[in-house]
Amino acid sequence: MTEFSQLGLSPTTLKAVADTGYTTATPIQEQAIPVALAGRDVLGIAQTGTGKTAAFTLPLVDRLSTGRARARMPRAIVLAPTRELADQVAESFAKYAKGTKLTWVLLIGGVSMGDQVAALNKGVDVLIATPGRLLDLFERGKMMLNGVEIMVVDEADRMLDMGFIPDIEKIFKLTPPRRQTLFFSATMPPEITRLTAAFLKDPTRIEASRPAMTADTITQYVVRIPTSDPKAKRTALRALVGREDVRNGIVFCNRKSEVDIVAKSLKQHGFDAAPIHGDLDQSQRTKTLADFRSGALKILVASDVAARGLDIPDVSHVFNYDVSHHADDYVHRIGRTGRAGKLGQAFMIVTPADDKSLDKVLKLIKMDPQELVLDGIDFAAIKDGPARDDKRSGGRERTGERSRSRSRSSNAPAAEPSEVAAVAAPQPAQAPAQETEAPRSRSRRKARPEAAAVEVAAPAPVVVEAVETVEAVETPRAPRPDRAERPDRADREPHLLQSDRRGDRKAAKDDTQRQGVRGFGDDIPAFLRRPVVVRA
DNA sequence: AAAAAAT
Repeated sequence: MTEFSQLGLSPTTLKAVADTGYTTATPIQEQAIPVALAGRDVLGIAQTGTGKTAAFTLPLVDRLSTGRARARMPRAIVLAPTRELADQVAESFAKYAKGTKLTWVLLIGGVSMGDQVAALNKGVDVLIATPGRLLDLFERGKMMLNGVEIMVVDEADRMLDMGFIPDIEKIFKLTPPRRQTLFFSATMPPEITRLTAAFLKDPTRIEASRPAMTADTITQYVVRIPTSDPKAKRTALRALVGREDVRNGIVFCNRKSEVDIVAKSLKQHGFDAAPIHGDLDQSQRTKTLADFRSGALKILVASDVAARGLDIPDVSHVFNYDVSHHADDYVHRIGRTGRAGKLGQAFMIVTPADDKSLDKVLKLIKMDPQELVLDGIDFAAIKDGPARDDKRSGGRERTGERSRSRSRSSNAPAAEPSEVAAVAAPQPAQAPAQETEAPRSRSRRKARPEAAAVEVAAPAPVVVEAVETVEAVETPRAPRPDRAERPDRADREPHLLQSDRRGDRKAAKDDTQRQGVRGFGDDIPAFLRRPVVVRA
């Protein structure tokens, strides 16, 4: 266990760290901070959630705190793949640059350029940006990049997926060769290796092994349904959400269009749900996320824009409306719950069409999630029924399911304990999940006797066949700091662009609540707490 | 099969 005080950070920076309540550095922080402070390049192979953001923010703050920015001459750049992730980095700066005179600006698309340009004109130390807006502003002559001393690239492999590599390369070339580079990627595909070979100088490679399985704080379930009919899937989803004691949950869909449809459907059925994906207005994205963080919104229906990196502590449920096509995404999605030492539940709706994707997921997580059977839904009837959408129809789907789920919908006082906990009797290794031969009929058969018992106990619309079998991995968890120890938002440097994007009091309060949970040890899934290998 | 990002 390494304390932050051993890493060579200045007293001012250490004070800011102490104010967050954390004392122990994560493996990636422990390795990267001294190297970065020495001015050397870092190649960090690490996932989100390893404490990576602080691993580059702290040395960045420390190294920059002595100088002063000049107009249109930023001294550092942090590049992130999505607007929301860039915003999170900005929040991290707000915490750690507290005792300094450093300024930063968030340069992302979807918001007006006015404030961004004003900040650049005034002179700002750090640009926290998505590549598109940064280049746009550069091409408009709003800043020079030849004064850049440090460049950070976060989630490089995701940038590759998103086609940003040419932009990143362009930005590298606009900065002076003598700059220091801190480069982070979860994986090292050839294209990324090429980039690091071209732009990093004798980097210290720091590696935290990538997740092969999911955290012990997440209980996973598979919910098989016999059809991939969207209406049937929505019915299954509502039954699931309705029967769970959902404090707050994220529903992931594979497509943006599906996100909209599912959010609308949930709303029409009385659930407190809102969509988030990349086609929505940035103001709406920001507001929805803020509402979800503050607890004002219970159910976030999301594309994979929200799968990675987003740090929302204390999400009680993740529902995979679709199975991710990429197994990695599944791990990231369910990683939104079971954070900060809390328990989380993750459900995945699986249709016969999802077999291939499911196989990939199961192979990656190296376990068979418990199978949960939704009873009392006549899927055949839904499929063969009137071809209307579920809105406003008086169809069977609705009468069959809605009335029963209503009492436990997210709008109902969610006082009852989770059904799963109540019903799940330990049912050791013979769980049939991995057999592909007709697992459904077998599950149902086994579920029936319990069904009777459950429905007597509570009027649940579904029957559960569930076992607690998640692999336990030992995780030391730092305690969440007391409310009193968390820094007050008012103490921080004013965030240059926050006023524009979320100036209301509620959002500010929400930000304060987020303090102290981001970026450090209490939030690290067990599977990420593996030894770190350093090669000079 | 998709999503993400400058407009």
